Amino acid sequence: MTSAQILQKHGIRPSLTRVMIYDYLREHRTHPTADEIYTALSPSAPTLSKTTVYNTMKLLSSEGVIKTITIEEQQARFDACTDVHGHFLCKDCGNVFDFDTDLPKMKLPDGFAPSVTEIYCIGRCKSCG
Amino acid sequence: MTSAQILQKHGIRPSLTRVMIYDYLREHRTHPTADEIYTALSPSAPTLSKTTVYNTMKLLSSEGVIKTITIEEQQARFDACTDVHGHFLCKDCGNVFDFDTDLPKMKLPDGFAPSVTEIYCIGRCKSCG
DNA sequence: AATAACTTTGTAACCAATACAAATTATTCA
DNA sequence: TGAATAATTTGTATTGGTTACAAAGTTATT
Repeated sequence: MTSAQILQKHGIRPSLTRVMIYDYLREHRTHPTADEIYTALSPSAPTLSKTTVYNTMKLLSSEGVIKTITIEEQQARFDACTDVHGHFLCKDCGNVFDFDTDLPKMKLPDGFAPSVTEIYCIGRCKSCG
Repeated sequence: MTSAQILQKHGIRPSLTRVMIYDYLREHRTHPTADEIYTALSPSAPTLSKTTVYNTMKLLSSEGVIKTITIEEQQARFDACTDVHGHFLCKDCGNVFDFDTDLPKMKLPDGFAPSVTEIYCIGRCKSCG
């Protein structure tokens, strides 16, 4: 399915800018920050504003099109894959890796309905020993 | 076990300031921010600096005495309970609730060793419907 | 075309967190 | 004991990710 179609399915008007940003996130599974997305797209879209990237990430995230990863204190990262999976932050190299996992058996009290569930690990990746 | 003993067991010198801050966190299970800790302790410790609160949280967190909760983009929260449990952020009232859970079955690639695992949920709490 | 609604942009501001160096307190050992 | 050293605490200044806001631009509606 195209990015435009996915956006439409979520009730988001697929403007050129939004499609471009969402496309980038779908094609780059490195969990980029808003700034990284902005820097990567700037050359081909010189009038792009960083505020637009932030606005778009916020919109897509609130509509469940993407996931906002808050595993780091300093800045948010984004992920176009919304399937259940975990994120591993290497505290040495700073990279964020995906890993397979199922959801834990959560005993949420009655009346607590999560719309988002995240599983984060922090440690050292293979390369960093 | 006293806060001083716990700090000592982790190789942290239990200064009065550190014990006071850690005591506060152990006694207030509301997942306070650094600013909330500072504001709460200021009246009884007028010379306390916010930098000291940040320094102490960073030290205790890096030594595994407390957990840093990054469920919110805006600011970090802290938890004196390091047992396995989940955190539920209500996007309406902003409160963070504990809930019981086991660890999921994570398929981490060889060589990936997590020192911290966090399970976050975001949604609406019982009071906020 | 005219109007309204939405989207994008740029600047300025916000604020949690950190850097840094001075001041204070605790420890060492001659 | 008491200087010398180490560790801790403090306050100020800065950083940097994010947001507020209003103007400019674009798209849809009539």
